[in-house]
Amino acid sequence: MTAAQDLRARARADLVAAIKASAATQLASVGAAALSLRAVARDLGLASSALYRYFPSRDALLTALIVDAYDAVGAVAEQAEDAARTRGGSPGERWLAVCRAVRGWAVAHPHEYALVYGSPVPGYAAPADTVEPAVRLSRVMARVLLDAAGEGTLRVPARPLPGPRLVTPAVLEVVGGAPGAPYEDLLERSFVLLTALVGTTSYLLFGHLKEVLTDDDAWFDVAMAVAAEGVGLDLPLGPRTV
Amino acid sequence: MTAAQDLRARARADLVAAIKASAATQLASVGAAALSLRAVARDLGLASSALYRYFPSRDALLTALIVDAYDAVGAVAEQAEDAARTRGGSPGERWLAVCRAVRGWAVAHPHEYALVYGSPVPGYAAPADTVEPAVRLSRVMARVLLDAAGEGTLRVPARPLPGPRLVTPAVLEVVGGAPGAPYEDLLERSFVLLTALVGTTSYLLFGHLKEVLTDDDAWFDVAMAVAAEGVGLDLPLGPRTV
DNA sequence: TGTACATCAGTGAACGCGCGTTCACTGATGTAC
DNA sequence: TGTACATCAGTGAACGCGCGTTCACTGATGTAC
Repeated sequence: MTAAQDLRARARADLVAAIKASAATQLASVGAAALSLRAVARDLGLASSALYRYFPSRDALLTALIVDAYDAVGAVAEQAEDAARTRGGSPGERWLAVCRAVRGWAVAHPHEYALVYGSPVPGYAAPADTVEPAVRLSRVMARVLLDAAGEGTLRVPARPLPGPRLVTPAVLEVVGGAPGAPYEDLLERSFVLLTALVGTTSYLLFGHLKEVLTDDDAWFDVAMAVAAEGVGLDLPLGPRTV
Repeated sequence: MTAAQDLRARARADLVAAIKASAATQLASVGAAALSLRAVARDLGLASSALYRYFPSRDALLTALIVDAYDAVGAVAEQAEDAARTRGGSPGERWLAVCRAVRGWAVAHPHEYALVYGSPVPGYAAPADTVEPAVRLSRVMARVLLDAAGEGTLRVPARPLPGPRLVTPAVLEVVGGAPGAPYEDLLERSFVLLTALVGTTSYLLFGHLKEVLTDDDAWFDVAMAVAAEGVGLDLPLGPRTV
């Protein structure tokens, strides 16, 4: 029972992993829209019909890849923040570490990144499974900001945003309630931080600033620092030390 | 000679326009990767081979759509800035008008927007024709910022960015030379503005802040204002008046 | 211990589909003498 | 003014292709008595 079934389960898991790995490789060369089950099967030396033992459809495979990509981004962000925190880094240093880590992952896995943060795959509706992993990055950001607010290093913005508040009750619940004065508008501002991270990463990755910058990495740090100013968080500037 | 040839040329131009219009419609429902010449021909009641009188290949049609989309974004931005300038708007008001106009166009034409600012179409290399139109939006931004600097309403950032400068000589040439003190880092900062506009528009459009915000339009204004603070430009805050 | 049965991964042929592109053609329109 | 010729938009059949998915099957492995 256990021994044999275990072996089968393990073999199954291995093949599922191999299929996803092959699909990810193919993704990197042809993009999500052209991802083909037959090509994956060919790559693995299987009949195309064999894949249906593991994924009920092409879309299911795509969904698995998307979920994995979200998880990878979340994991990378969490690890970067943990590491920087262990080093005793300030909130600003920790957030910069997160930004660099996310961008680093995106550069290393451009198509998987595009799967998550690029234009939606046409005709494909992301299932609810992708919501939870998508929250991980936000949670990391919230932790950094709340720490900064707690230790009093978060500058109060010069111009408070006029009401009414713009985030949903669901979000308030996730982060554990609305921040108090003088940080009433922190949540609205914080999503600017998130947008800057993803937007800047995409913009660079998709080549819109080709021929514009002499040093993408250095400018990325600058962009993150300028965006962080908007929430009153000071990122370290200057030559990279980490 | 003229009369007859003119008629033919006009008919030709009409059909080219009809083909592009049909392709744009199809784009909106299936996305760029699935754009099909045969479907366009079907839509127009033509044999699929007839399209080859007008576009040498599918990629050529796609290129035409991309160029049109870039041009549309550029035109919309220029018009918004011109109109706001005519109304006597401040630089901040003008830039907000541009941001809203670009986002408005994106919301009205999501797939054409994605064609330009979304993930690159796999296997398709944008030709050089797309560079010139892409510059138009940057030029609008440069005009607003230089005006603000000229009239002295551009705040000097608290923390100047450390050198060396990060923009290429080609960019310096386009904007007419490096800005003088105390705005040495204005160019680096300005691209943060551009990234914020495109990044925020994409982030909202692609649904990453679904269930997060109670009012996308209002928050977009906030995001643009927070980003503009980073270059020392004050956007009008508060209820929409325009 | 040996035999009948169940499970399940993987096969390979077949389905119907839509695609981009080519090619020889038709037929209308305009041009040159 | 009338006729021979050139231009050119559009046709429709055909090419070779790869795709997702289904289905009856084989054969190895494990299980129950």
